[in-house]
Amino acid sequence: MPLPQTEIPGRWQMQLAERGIRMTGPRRAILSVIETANQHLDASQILRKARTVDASVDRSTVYRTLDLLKRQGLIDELDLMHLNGEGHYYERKLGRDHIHMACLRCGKIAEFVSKTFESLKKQLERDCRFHILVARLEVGGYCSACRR
Amino acid sequence: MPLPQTEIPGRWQMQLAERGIRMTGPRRAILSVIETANQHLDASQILRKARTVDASVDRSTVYRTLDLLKRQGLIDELDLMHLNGEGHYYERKLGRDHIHMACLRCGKIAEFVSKTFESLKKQLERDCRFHILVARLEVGGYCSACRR
DNA sequence: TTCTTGTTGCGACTGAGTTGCAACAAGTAT
DNA sequence: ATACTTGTTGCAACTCAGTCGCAACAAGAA
Repeated sequence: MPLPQTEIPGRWQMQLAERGIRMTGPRRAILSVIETANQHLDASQILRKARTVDASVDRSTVYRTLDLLKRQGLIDELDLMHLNGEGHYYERKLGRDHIHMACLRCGKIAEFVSKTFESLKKQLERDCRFHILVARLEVGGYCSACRR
Repeated sequence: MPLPQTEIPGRWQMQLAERGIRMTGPRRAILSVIETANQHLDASQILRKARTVDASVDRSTVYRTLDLLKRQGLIDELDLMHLNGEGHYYERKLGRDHIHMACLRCGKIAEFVSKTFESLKKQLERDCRFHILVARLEVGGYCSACRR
């Protein structure tokens, strides 16, 4: 499922500059990979793609940059139900959260935006007096093509 | 937050025997640890506690047994927002799912059962024609004591 | 241009989880 | 009781994701 392209490419560079965060070659490479990705990427995929832009980028720089983007609230970290190993996946954070559904048979990932999910988060903030910064709803099961 | 004690201790042994799964010393030790836990445990905590019952239990047996219990639908695997490292936590699966809220400041984990969550899952199954086997909603933020 | 300070690549490391294998034992048949 | 079959175990070695200390480096400000 392709990610909607609602952000202007290069936008992150401005946002980070405004917050006094330095822009470097490796960061530019990594940002462009994530900004233009049309699927969920894991750290090693991001590394490989970033190296096609700047061949010297190191694995640890990818992890450090992912941490930075997480802290700045620009990306979300996903497990996708650990369909392939223990690693994490990353995607640009858009305005509204969405649910990830992972088919345990064919491995397809589908996304779903729901007003009920937004209500649930509001209810939770109110009833539990809890200030939500990240919310991650992942579902595993069988998609329409694989269910019996 | 203590887990509600709605299951009869030893129940799992019967359920597993009915399904033709062998009961062994190490398994008994590991099952009893998880059945009687009053908090979320990770694999190494389960190992340590299981060894107080059967000192010969090996790390790999813990992982193999956790896989078994996951496949049998008896436990749920949690990330708890990776507050402490990359490992996973485990808890007995009860009838209804619940939401886990992790405070990013004090590390406290709270649980929340919500009818809205159940509706959301039903909506998702209907609208996406997706058969849900596991649903995991984890939230990170600030709890009532830590929020500003 | 200089200076300060944050960032990088490198390599070594940690910690979680996995695997191949020979020895073993649960449950069943005899 | 006994032997048998087959799933399970402990062990040790391994993989994989992510982290860390450090010296060299470079972004942005003065």
